[in-house]
Order: sequence, then structure tokens, then C-alpha cells
Amino acid sequence: MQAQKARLYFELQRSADALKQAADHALIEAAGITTAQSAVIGLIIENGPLRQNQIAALLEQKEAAVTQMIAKLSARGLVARTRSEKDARAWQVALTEDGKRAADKARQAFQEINRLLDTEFGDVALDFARRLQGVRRALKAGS
Amino acid sequence: MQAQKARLYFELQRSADALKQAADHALIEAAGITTAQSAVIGLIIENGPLRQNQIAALLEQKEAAVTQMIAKLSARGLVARTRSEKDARAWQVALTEDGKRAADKARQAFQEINRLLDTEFGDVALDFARRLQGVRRALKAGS
DNA sequence: AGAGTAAACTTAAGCGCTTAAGTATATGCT
DNA sequence: AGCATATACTTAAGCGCTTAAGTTTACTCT
Repeated sequence: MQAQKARLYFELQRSADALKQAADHALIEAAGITTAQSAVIGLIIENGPLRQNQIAALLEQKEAAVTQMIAKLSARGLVARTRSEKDARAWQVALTEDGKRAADKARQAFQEINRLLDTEFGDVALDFARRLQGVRRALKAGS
Repeated sequence: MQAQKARLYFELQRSADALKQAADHALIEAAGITTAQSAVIGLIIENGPLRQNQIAALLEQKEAAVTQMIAKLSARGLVARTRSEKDARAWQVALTEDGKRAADKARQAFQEINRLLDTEFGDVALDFARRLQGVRRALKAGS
């Protein structure tokens, strides 16, 4: 069991990564986009056009990451940017018709993924995610 | 709670990724290498010189990924490759002295990470990882 | 022995993220 | 009004992984 505990972190990350790959494959097949891309698109469906910094905040990611995501989504014609009227530095990111179609297909595939997770873990999953955050904080604090 | 379940997958991946980043920072500070790099180095410490395909199998990754990892570790002088005597296609990957030193420092940092995980989750963590694999399989099967 | 297949590794391109440093616009303060 | 600072976004380089398509060497089978 010592040997197992020595691999705790590894096993956890491997499992999370394997799930990510499976989820990406499922979504690409169903909607032609990745989980990350459909996270962005889903946000815009729910909230309407958003600025990149809003997307970054909602996804808990860096603005540089969003710049790159949006560039790809834009190149694929799923998203369109217009300058904000209130702030000439900012973009408004909206969905195109193609983007809306992709969002629809992705939403269904995502529901299946979340249903599987809920079936397997029930309420424990979200709790687990939060406890992982606790470990992360402890790690940060200890260094 | 519907809203929460709609984000189950997202929350899980976000937490796992945040933990990965914290772990990488901790390891870089302690040993100058990332968690992925120290996984490879740790394997060689435990088993002696390995072929790239063995490393790939043990890490559950593709050989192409290992090619790139080894190239980086080699460029940093942590690892050295020699042709296998038994098979002219294969490499033997061994640690350099610098590599051994890095492995030592990394092992301690990793113990701390695994200790934190074990404190927070106990035996549940490995179980959780395995159940994630179950979800992955269900997802694969259903598509 | 020679042909066909398999195995070990490589390369190139792509994804999604990071950090660090840069540009342009907005805002706050004197 | 003018300067300093903050904000919104961009760029470049890097990490770690993927897929797809290669090269070279080994193995199997007739």
C-alpha cells in the first residue's frame, strides 16, 4: 500500500486525463468541437455575447488562453468578434449560426458526460472537486 | 443543483488541472523539474535504465510523447541515451548524475504531495481514480 | 533467403494551457 | 490638462500531450 500511496497523484492525474480524452473524442464526434471549445461556446449561449476577460474569469483561466481559443473558434467560423462600444480595448464575442448549431449538439453530448459522472458519483463528485482544491491550497501554502 | 450537475465535468477537470499546476510549481521550486519529468526520472531510479517503449507503457502514454520528454530531459543533461545492444531500434535511457540529484529532490517533494492527498482523502482517492476510469469506459462504449 | 508484417522510435502539426513581456486604451489624481 | 497606473488584449516561447504518417530494424513464415 505504500507503493500505491506513492502513486496517488499519478493515478489521479492519469484518470482525469484519460477522462478528458474520452470526453473530447465524444464531443468531437457529436459536435465537431472539443470540450474546451464547447465550454466557451456554452458560456456565450447562456449569457449572450461576452468579453474575453469575462470568459477568462468564468472559465478560471488566463486571458492569454482565451485569446488563443477565440482565435481558433473564429477561424472555424463558430464565433465572431466586434469591438465593444464602451471600451475600445475590448471585444464582444458572439456566436455565429454555425456556432449555435455546434453549441446545440455539444450540449447534448455534455449532458451525457455529466449524467455518467452523476450516476457514478452522485453528490460526491462536486465535493471531491472541492477537496482537491483544498489539497491544492495546502500545497501552495506549504511551499 | 441542476446548474451544478451541468458543470460536474468542468469542476472536476478544473480542480485536477489546478492541482497539477500547484504540483508543478512545487516540484519546479524543489527540484527544477516538472511532475511529468520527475515521473520519468522516478521510473528509471526504481527500475534502472529503461527503453522508451517501457517508459511509455509504465506511464500509460504514447511513444511519441516519450520521445519528446526524453529529448527534453536529455537536452537538460538529466538523462543519457545509448543504443540497446539487443535491438538496434531501441534506446536505453539512463540517468546522469544530475538526473539522480534531481530525482532525489523530486522524490521528497512528491512525498509531500501524496501525503497531502492521503491526508485529505485516505483510501478513497485511489478508489475515486478507478471510478473515473469506469466513467471513461462508459463514455467510450456509448459512442 | 526473401517477402511481408510488426515493433521501436521519430517527425510534424495541432490542442490547450502557462509565463513573461508588449501594445493600446481607459481611468484616477493632482 | 497631463501623467501614472491599471485594464483588455496580444504575442512568443514553452510544456505535455495527441494523431497520423514516416524510417529503420527485427521477426515470421514459406
